[in-house]
This record gives sequence, structure tokens and C-alpha cells, in this order.
Amino acid sequence: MNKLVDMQEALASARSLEELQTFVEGLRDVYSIDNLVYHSVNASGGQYAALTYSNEWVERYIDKGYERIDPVVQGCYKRFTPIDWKALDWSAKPSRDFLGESASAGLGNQGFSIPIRGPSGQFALFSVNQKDNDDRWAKFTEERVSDLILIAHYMNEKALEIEGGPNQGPVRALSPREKDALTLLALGNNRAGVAEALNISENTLRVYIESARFKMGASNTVHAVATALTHGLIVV
Amino acid sequence: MNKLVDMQEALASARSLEELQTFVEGLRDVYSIDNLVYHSVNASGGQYAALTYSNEWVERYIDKGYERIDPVVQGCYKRFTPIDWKALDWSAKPSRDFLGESASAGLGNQGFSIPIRGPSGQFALFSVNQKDNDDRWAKFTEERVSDLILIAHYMNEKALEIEGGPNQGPVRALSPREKDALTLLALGNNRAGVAEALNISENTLRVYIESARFKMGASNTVHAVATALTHGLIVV
DNA sequence: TTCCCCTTCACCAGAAATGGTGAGGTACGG
DNA sequence: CCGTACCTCACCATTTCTGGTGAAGGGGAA
Repeated sequence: MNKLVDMQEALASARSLEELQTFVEGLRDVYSIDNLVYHSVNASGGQYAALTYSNEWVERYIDKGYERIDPVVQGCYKRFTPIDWKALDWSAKPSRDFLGESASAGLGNQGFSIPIRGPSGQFALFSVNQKDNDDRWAKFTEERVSDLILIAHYMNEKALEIEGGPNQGPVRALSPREKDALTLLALGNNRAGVAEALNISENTLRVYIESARFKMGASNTVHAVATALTHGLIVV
Repeated sequence: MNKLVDMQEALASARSLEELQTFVEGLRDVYSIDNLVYHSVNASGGQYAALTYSNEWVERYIDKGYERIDPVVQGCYKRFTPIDWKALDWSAKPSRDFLGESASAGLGNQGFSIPIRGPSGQFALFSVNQKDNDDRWAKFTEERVSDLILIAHYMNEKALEIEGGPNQGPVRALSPREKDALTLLALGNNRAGVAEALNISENTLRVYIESARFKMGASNTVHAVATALTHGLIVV
């Protein structure tokens, strides 16, 4: 009778990404939700999603790069608390256009999203989408949001555990000196300053930057620092 | 009768860090827990804690820099899921010494911690500490862990909302073009490439980079991109 | 021992980034 | 209507970074 416990048990046995997809579909049915989305982006840019939207919409979304204008994605990345879609900023024209498109793709008018963060900059969104009026939606939210927050976090943990899931994408570790160099660069020092701080010649410093760049496949210093940062290889 | 709901309501009204401290004490009493700790560290190194340990222990902990050897802190930073302290690695000598000291300071033998992550690299630990035998502790954990996970996340959200809390350090928002520019730079493009991608002259591009730098107080492009990244102003 | 990685240093020419200043236009809120 | 913020472009001297190559000693793993 306890949906939450049932769902947790269903999740506990999941061992593959396919099972997560099945889980999401089951969750949708058990809670009588129109659509559910779990979407994770790890620091390396690797993505994984388990969702109940139509393939057409998903393809269109990816194809058009809608994640760059979707107020849900943009709004949640800076947030830490679950948020109702109504509270987001839909005033910009691209946002309104996107809203119209999503509606024609069959998405409901109501929704909320739970931002979730993991180690090394992993970020995931767990979203609920529903076609409903404001009153019923408010009631639904009040009743279900606690359960869904818990499930969202459990699901994220599961997704991170699973081989090949959003948690993969190992980047070769940086040597201590390489970390020092990139960290000081990220802090705003130029090469001369970093070399001085590290008490090495600028030539030596360059070797570190370049070997770090090489390891991460970065095309220049800015890229290397950005990559190290998003991969959690350095902390500023 | 529903403790979880009561606690959520108690949290909802909190407006200051002092109230969080009071909340933690109330939570301890309501759930009959020996000790509770909420401890947050933001990306800038700013710290905040609300806890029920004795002042002596807290001072000693800070003074001796125990966060560097405490297996709870060290173990949780790499994790994303709640963990029982028994499952941590206590084999190193400093860890065992630390354990002995904590026991003489009145801490219980059982505990678990919930790692929580927020935007911009914020990291918090919500820990429960109890003096109990294994059986009763297992039962307690099973019954309460769900509630406490939720409360931990609510509490972190609250702490981040509160003025002067772990979330301080607002940075002026970037304009869309500034974000585009920094994002493309973070992705490894050089200025020529970014200008081309954005369909603007390199001169114009420079204005964006410089105004972004100015807004964030960054001393060069690398610094600007790193700052934007760590503050969640751009997403790569 | 051999091999690989880390740390350290040097030289150099050419490519790229920087800093500062000036100036046109649009858009929005007070 | 005015101020402020945003978007766009230009010029130029100077500093800084990049790419490529070569080399030596230390440490750990196979």
C-alpha cells in the first residue's frame, strides 16, 4: 500500500540503464503522472536520460538544442530546491516559443523539477509533467512532492552506481604539479604569477599546462582549466 | 502526529541561522537522537554549522583541524549516498585516535551521514550520532533514514536561502552574449572560433569577454571562465 | 633492470590575447 | 525623455601564450 516503499524496492533491484527506463515508466503509472523525466549530465558532458516523452519530442529537443533555451533546464541549474515550472521565467520570446512547441508535442501545462547534484559536478533533473488545472495540480504537488524528492535522489544514486551510467567517463588524473598549475590559473594568475607562486621557471610551468592539456584533450589553457573544473579534477 | 511534516513546517518559518540552530535542537528532541550536525562548506570555503555537540568538542575539532582526518568528512566528500559510519574506513591510526577522542568527548558509537550538494560546489553533511547497540541502531536507521534524508535536503535548501548563510557571494549575472562567449571559450574555442560561431567580429567578442571579466572581477579570460563555471553562471 | 611518469629547465619564432579608447545603434524602465 | 544596459564594430601597440624540440635526474612498477 505504501507506494514510496514499493518504488524504493523496485529501484533497489535495478542493475542496468534499461531497468531505470522501465522504472520510470512504472513510476509514472503508479503515481498516475502524465510524464516523468530523469536526466543526468556529468562533468564530462556525458548524458543519460530515462523518460516517458515521445521519441519525436526527444529527438526534436536534442536536435534543436532546446536545453539552451528551456527555462526548466536553465532555471534549475542555478537552483537547489524543487521548483514549480510556473515559478520560472517564461517571459523571453524563445522561452514562449519553446513552450508552444512543447504543448503541441503533447506535454502538459503543469510541471515541477527537482535539481540533484552528485560528486564531480554531476547534475541531474527529475521532472514531473502533467496536464491539469491549477487546483488539482496544487493538490497533487502537495501530496506527492515529498515522495518524489526521495525517489529522485534514490534514482540518481542508482544511476550513478550503474556501470555505463552517468558516472562513467574517467579522465586521466592530473599530477600534483599539474593540479597546482591549473588551480592557480583558474584563480586568475597569469603564467608568470603561477611560475613565481610555484617557484619554478615559466618553461617548466608550460610543460605542466601542456601535459595537463594533453591528458584531458583540451585545445588550449582556457579549455584545460574549464575541463579540469567541470571534471572535479581541481577545486577552486 | 506526523513528525516529518511538523519538522518541515518548523523549517519553513526559519529566517536566520540562529533559528536553524534551534531547529536542529528541536529535531534532536523530536526524533530522540543524541546528536545532530548540519555542516556546510561552500565553494569559497565559507563554512556554517548547526549542531548539538558540546562547545568543547567543536572547538577542539576546529582547533586540531580534525576535518582533515575525520573519516566521516573524508569518506562522504567522495560519496553521494547516505552512509553508516560503520561502513567507513577507520583503519588508519589517526582515524582510530580520532575515534577515541570523540568517544571521550561524549559522542555516541553509532552514526550515519547524508552528503548533500548544492550549486557552485557547495557541499554539506547532515549527520546523526547516537549511543546505541547495533540492533537498536539498525532499527532506528531503517525507520528514520527516509525522514532524515528529506529533512537534510530541506535544511540545506533553507540554509542556502538564508542571508549570510553558506550561499553568500552573489556575482552579477552575465548577459546572454557574455554567456555565449564564455561558454564557447570554455569549450575550447579560441577567440577567432568563438567570433565565427557567434557571427560577430572578434572586436565585439572582446567587448563581451571584457565586460564579463569586469562583472566578475576576473583578471583574465581563464579566470573569467573559471569563475563563471564555479558560480554556475555558465554551463558546459 | 628497464620503462614510464613526474619534475625540472632552455630556446625561439609566430600566433593570439590584452588594454584602452571611441562610437554607433536598440531596448526598456523610471 | 533620459539614463542605463546591451549589442555591435574599429584601431593599435604591447604583452602573453603557443607549438615544437631537446634533455636530465628521480621514483615506482614490471
